[in-house]
Amino acid sequence: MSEQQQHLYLVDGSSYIFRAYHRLPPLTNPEGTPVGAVYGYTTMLWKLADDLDAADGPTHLAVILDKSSHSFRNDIYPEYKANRPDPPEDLRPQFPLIRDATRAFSLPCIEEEGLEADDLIASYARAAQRQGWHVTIVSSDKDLMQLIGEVGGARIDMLDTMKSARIYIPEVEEKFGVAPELVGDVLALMGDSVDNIPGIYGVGPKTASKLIAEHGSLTAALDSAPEMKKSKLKERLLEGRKDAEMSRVLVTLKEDCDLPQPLDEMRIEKIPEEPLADFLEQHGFTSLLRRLGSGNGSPERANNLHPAKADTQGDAGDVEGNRQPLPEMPAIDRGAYETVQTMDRLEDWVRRAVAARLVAVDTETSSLDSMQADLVGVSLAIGPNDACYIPFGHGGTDLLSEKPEQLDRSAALKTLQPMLADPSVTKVFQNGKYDLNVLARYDLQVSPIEDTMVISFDLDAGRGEGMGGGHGMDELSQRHLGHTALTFKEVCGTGKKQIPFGEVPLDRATEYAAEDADITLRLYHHMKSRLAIEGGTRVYERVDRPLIPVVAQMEREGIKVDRAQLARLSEEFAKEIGRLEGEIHNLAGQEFSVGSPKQLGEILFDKLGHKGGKKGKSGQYSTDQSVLERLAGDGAPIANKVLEWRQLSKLKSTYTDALQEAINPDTQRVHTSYSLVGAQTGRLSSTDPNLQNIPIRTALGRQIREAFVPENGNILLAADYSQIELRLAAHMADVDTLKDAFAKGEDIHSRTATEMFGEVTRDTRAQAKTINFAILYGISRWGLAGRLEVEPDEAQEMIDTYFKRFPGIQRYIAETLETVGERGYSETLFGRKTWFPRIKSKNQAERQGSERAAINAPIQGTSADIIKRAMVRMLPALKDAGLADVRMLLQVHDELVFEMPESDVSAASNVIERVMAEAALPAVKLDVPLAIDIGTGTSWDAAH
DNA sequence: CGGATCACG
DNA sequence: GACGTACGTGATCCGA
Repeated sequence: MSEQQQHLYLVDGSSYIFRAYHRLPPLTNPEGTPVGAVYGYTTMLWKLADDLDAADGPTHLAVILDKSSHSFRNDIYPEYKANRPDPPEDLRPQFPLIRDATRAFSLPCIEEEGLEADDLIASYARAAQRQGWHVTIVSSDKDLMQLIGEVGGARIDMLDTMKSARIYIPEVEEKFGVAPELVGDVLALMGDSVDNIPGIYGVGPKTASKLIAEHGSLTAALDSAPEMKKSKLKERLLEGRKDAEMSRVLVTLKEDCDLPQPLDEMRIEKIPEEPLADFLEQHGFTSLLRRLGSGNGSPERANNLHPAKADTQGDAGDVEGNRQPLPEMPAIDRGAYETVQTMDRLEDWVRRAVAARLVAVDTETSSLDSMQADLVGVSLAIGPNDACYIPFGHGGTDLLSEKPEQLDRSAALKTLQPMLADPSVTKVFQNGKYDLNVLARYDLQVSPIEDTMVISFDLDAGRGEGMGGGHGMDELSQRHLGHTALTFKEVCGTGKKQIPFGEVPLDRATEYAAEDADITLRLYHHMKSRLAIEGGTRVYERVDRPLIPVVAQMEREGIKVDRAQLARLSEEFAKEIGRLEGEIHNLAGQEFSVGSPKQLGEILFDKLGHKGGKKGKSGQYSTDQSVLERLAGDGAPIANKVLEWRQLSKLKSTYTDALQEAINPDTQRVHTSYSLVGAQTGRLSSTDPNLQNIPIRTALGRQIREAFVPENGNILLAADYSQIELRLAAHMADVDTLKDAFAKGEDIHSRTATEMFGEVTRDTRAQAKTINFAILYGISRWGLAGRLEVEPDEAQEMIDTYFKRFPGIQRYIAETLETVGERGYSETLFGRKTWFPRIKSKNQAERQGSERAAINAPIQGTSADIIKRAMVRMLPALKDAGLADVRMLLQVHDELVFEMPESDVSAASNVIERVMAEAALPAVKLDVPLAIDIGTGTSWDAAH
């Protein structure tokens, strides 16, 4: 035969990845993170590609994937596949990678809306068979066995790559007891619990095979039932006839689908190596990469195999170091976006989003404050450039502006609602906490969610310098996609000319809003795969991702403040400030602005001639607290007055005035905004207003805390971790003496004093306390000397003593600096990374600063991980205990504040204490107990 | 808009 | 030989 026998391989990609996930161990990587299924899939394609030159190997090859969850079978039987559990959490992110892998092999990847993979496979197989080709279906799905057999010399068979087994007629007969053409009849009788095909109750594979083999067809078997002897089986066949007939339709493969891509385009000769190498490299599949034509791996390439390590080899300050090879996506095309203006179009988008199981969502609003923001539109993205904007709140904010054609808001939201709440549809956001809160104002719950901002933080904390700590969308788009996104300023203007988003014309608004969703989805695909490879999955999935809705809820709860009390304090402080200002001017002999450190410095040191004025690099005298305290000690009455004035000014402007303005007019409560990505160590930060720095250290300041109150009849409860950072230091540095002290519940600073000085006095305990903190922050003899007001030599002796008494500490510091120097990042006990790009800087100050931060980050970060885990578990635990009325309001790094009915206090205390104390478990078993102090009262101050 | 100052853990 | 001294935040004010 002169013409070569064509042989089409059809790979059932979707079913393969499920089996690979369950059968293969997770890919060995430092974190044991899940890229196992993708790896299995990649090796499978590899094996197939290896057979390209074999006698019976593929001449044509395509991968078929399930795209939609909805098919004609659902129209026949709505419950079809309704029992399918959601894919496991750590499998989900691997789905998009399957497409990447397929593209990396330069193979066609076929998926079609409304068609299941099986139907596409059947249609392609038959089409090829009609042309006289051989066909091999790479799958082990029993439904597909119906297709096996030969027509006019053209053979269809199956290949189970996992078992390396060819499946042809004898194998089918062995499994089902019938020829392939009758497999559908057997399946119709036995049903399938996974796909929710009813079959006939009480009829399993054995009975089904026997019946079909005996009677030759389903119809014949059912027809024979009336003549059967009286039995359970007879009854069931008679009763279940309808079910069986419907099942027969469900298991029938649709063999006449339109083929999205012609057979000829599936021809393959040779796999191009370049894209494949890029893919293998990107995902760290090193053994395959090496096999890819040995000698092909250039030195450069070899160095990039471990992205995390490679980054630290070169210039540590290079933020571009984490740049990944760009995934193959079309360039952003704003012209491709749709403005959704009819319900029909909206319904279509929602249906497609549900089918895709993954959709990026972005809300456009009238305000940056999610507690006051009105929704003006929502954008969705389902794929690259496949994005839309749904406006419903545009125009009409002033009399001049006309309302454009747009949907009714409540109708639009009602249509979006089921998709947003659908547990099988993942919603991807950039800073989802904001959108969650906005949508909550319209009673919309959203779950499950992913957040590209948080993913970026878990990958790259410490690497970025820009706004949003380097995790803002514009920056991520630039860095990862090489694309400059439209900015809010470009669309809405800036300063006085700024217009609300609702006044932006729809075509422009669509470009901006849909682009944001498009970018978000692209970023998600880009970064989610890095998460597993670089070991960020653990902290993202177990800590930060579940925390998002929890923190969102805390923000919505807010806390009540006593406006009258704050107003009283403001007035009181104002009087006192005025009085002090007069005295200060008197003492200075002239009027000046007390709030200007520049003027004050000149008064103190030039005019009044006080000594020890030190100018900083700005050429200005320093007048900070320590300087003024020294002057006061030297007998300068003006210094004390300025100190008092400063304290009162601070309290008034930052707290008593500002907090009154922060009261939300709708809820009459103060709602802070927590940043999940604000602190490089993994801590939260709080803004607008900052409720993590409310005064507590002075009596005057504590009056402000008194203004934080519960609703009438309720109680505030404050629970804080006692000495958590020192406990973690004791554990992490493995210091027996300190661990022992914590185990016995001793005062840790007293114990330190005993160890270092032999005795505990007020003085030695205070010194020990200072040293303990100095350790946590990365000590230097000059720093300690300054704090303790001793000579650097003496401070050095104390440090030496400390290291001698607690040798683990010195080892911990050395080891931490060594690994951070090697890898470029530090790690918490829960795997959170913080990057230190300047740790190798030639600038000594810069380098030493990084070193101190690197010593502190694992401790501060682990503490943050622990309280975050407690927060994630807290409300479910309280609910389980029947305490659904307890509300979690605030987090202040090592403290949680709750509000609850007075009657719940005792039971809630127990639950809160337990959840916090056990928050590290089971992931980490600490050598020290975590002690919790709990207080209650009718103000935040009283609860301490 | 950066620096200085000071509130918190 | 100079550097510049405790980690992590955010808000306010001043003054260029």
